[in-house]
Amino acid sequence: MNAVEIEEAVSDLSQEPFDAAEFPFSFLAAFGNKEATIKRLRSGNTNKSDVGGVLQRNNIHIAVAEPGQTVETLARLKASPQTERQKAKFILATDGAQLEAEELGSGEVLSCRYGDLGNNFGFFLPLAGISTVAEVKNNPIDIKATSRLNRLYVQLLKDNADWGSPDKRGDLNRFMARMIFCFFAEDTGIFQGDDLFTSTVQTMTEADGSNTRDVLLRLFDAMNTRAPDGAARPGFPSWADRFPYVNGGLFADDIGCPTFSRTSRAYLLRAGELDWKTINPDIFGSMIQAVADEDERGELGMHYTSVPNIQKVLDPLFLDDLREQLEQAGTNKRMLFNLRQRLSRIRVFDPACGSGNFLVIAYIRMREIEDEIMRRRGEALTRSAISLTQFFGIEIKSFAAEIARLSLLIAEFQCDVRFIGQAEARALVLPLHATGNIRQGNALRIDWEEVCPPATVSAEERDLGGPTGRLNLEGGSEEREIYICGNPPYQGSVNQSQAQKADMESIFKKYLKTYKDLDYVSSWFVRAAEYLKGRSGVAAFVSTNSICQGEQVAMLWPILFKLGLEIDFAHTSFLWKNNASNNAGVTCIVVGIGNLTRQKLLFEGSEVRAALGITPYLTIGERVIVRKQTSPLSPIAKMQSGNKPTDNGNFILDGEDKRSLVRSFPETERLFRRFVGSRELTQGGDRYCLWIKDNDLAVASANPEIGNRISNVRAFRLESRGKQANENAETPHRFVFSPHTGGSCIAVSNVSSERREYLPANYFSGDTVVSNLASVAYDAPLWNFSIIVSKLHLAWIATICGKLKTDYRYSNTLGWNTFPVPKLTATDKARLTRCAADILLAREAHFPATIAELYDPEMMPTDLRAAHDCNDETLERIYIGRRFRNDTERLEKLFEMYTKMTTKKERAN
DNA sequence: TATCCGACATACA
DNA sequence: TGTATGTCGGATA
Repeated sequence: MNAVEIEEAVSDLSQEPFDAAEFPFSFLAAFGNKEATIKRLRSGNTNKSDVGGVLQRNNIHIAVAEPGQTVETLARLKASPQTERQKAKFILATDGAQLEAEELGSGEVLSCRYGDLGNNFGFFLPLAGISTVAEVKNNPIDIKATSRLNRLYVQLLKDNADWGSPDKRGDLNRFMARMIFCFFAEDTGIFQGDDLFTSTVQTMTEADGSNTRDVLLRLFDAMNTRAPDGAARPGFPSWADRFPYVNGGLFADDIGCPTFSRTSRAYLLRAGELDWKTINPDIFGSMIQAVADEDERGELGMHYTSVPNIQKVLDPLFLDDLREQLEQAGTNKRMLFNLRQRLSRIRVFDPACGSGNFLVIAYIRMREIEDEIMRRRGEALTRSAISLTQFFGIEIKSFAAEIARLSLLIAEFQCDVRFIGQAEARALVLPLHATGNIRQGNALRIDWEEVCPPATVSAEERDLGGPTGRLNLEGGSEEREIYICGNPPYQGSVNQSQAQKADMESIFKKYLKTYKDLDYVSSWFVRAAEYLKGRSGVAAFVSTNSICQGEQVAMLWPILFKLGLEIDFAHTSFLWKNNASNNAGVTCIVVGIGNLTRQKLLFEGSEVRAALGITPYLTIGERVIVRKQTSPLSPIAKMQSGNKPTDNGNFILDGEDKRSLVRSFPETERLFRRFVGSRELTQGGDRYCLWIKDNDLAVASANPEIGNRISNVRAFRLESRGKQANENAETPHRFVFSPHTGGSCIAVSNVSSERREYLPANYFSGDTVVSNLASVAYDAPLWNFSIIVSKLHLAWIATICGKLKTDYRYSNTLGWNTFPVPKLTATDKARLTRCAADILLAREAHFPATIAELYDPEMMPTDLRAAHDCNDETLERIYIGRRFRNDTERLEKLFEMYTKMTTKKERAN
């Protein structure tokens, strides 16, 4: 359950008549406990209460109090030994009128009327495991507003089936934006009189909803009609005439109005009851997208960018430069004036703007800088020089686009209140100003220049530019400063929709033959590069880290470099996080691409490094791009993918199942091989696979269990949408890819934790089948093992290969075949073989410890570490005659060798 | 054929 | 339910 669903459930509970016996269970149900859990509590099996209440282990101790005895009952809960023994996080006592609760960890207490429980649901959110909710807890209004609008929206669609059609949806979305504006306006004094809108609807409409539509249409009309100076507008009844002229585009179009039922009218009024003035246009806007989108409803704000992550984009993009210019200006009035002029001319463009939170944050930060300018000039601000028309966006979803326009207006009003004053803000706000230029459409298909036309600046304007700090406009642009930013959608090639693939084709076909493995997000980088071509500027996006790793680097980055761009700044990988309870599972980076001559900044966690250049692997250094290749660059062993079953689990048995099968059918013994994937290689474990040679097929099929497994594989492969699976459906006893030779091999895990200092690799005899979760070198001399487990090789893999989150991912084509190795003499090989054997021996000495245990960086046995040290020393001496000082030096050498070896090869061709 | 990756997947404590 | 660490097989070349 997400926070909105919990809010709805808790609010409902507190509105129902109080049922003393049922309350504890209904309360737990509201926080998402499963029916089975509650059943067990009810039966007493898991109820640990010692005071006649309900105590759920690790969660909450609830007791219903005698009327008027809530405080006393809470004290009893607190004193109860079971409360502590069962590690309750909360205690709660209520008599149906008053409610007392305490969070035991923090000592925070809640005391409220029972009916007000819905407004305090945030207090209990940790019960649902939602603990990253500091902002939500402090500002529950955003969640409550979302939840109530959600109900209204769904009900309106039920009452007005025709409004659900694609061409009418936009009108419904515009209608919702109007409602939100009215709720906001009546709580902030934009409308004269508290709750003017809600109370007008309340009093003027029938309870059955029949004339709600007529009343609303009348109000819309009024808000779109300018009043003759101070006089009443002719033709409007006085209740409608009390509404001001609002317009600003919001009420201009005739979108009609949906019809209301008793229920939808009630939801409208309930939404109006909230106090909307503290709405956060960034948080709320992102959450509310879920309202109009069934797909998103379950994931509630999963993809909205948190403010810290937005700042990772906006600060280095242009805000830090503005702040620096402010510092340099000190109290110099002329310089401060110039900076304010500059602020009034900057354009911010988010081509994937969603509900507009990047634009909103950019606007607020710019207003803060303007406020500081005014303070230093000793002047009072009467009207901001920054206009919403400086903000541009493209958004594919109509409702989000609508919300983006509205969020900017709300942000403007809130900034006016904060920096000018309450009364002045009210006086300024109506009629609504033009809001941001938000275009609804597919950013990969429409012309960006049309949405955000680059305008030239006058010579005078250019003089005002910031020749300070990192930004140098001198001799550069004749155009306005435009900053492109945002968090476009990510989608790997496997999961792209047909429409997204078509979008990709429209962008990449002219640059590349093979582009289909690129992530969808890379389209935005190319579009931005095309937009910036021939003018100066910077574009920065939050992105999945995969565009700066592995195979995608060689596809995407040459295009961007050719368009004249460099990496202007970047944040290395960080885990995606926002306030949503179910975060998207992705590791992100921020990359700014631009063509300004300013120093480059690389942010790694809390550290920043300035540099002359940043590579597409997000390291500092000279630009080298490593391309995958099918055979090794150096004279080293051939390495391949492991054996791929595509069996839906049918070929694989754990040790116990395999043994019991073989006990019953001894003739099946030879059909099995030990099976090793990433997990077995590192963490050990006992798994076997069916490895059926064609001439054993009769034996295999004759066995009921194995025959059954084979036919399951056939069915699975037939149903699969993968070509390889289909093609191998008629040989269902075989793996779909099987390089296994029956000889011995060296295997490296394809994924491994970044905590380890050495790659997990091992040596296997011919009776073990290595799965496609590892890469294998069959019949390879042991000195290859020495290279694989070296620090030198790991440094290369860590930089060049792809990653799974930030963990190492091994690839033969990208990491092994490209690895530069100097010519090895027979003596070199003998020494390395010796080192490899010593490592294997050192491991053996700790039998049966697994590789994961042995290579835990904190527990690594000294003899094993010594063997590795010796191995690294021996190998590194072959490279440079001594040990490398660090990984930076290792990579420098490797890149130098790689460049030399690949250019030589090119010349030879 | 043969890989590379996943707005991931899932087992733990 | 946050933390730790690697499954599995589709889409692509």
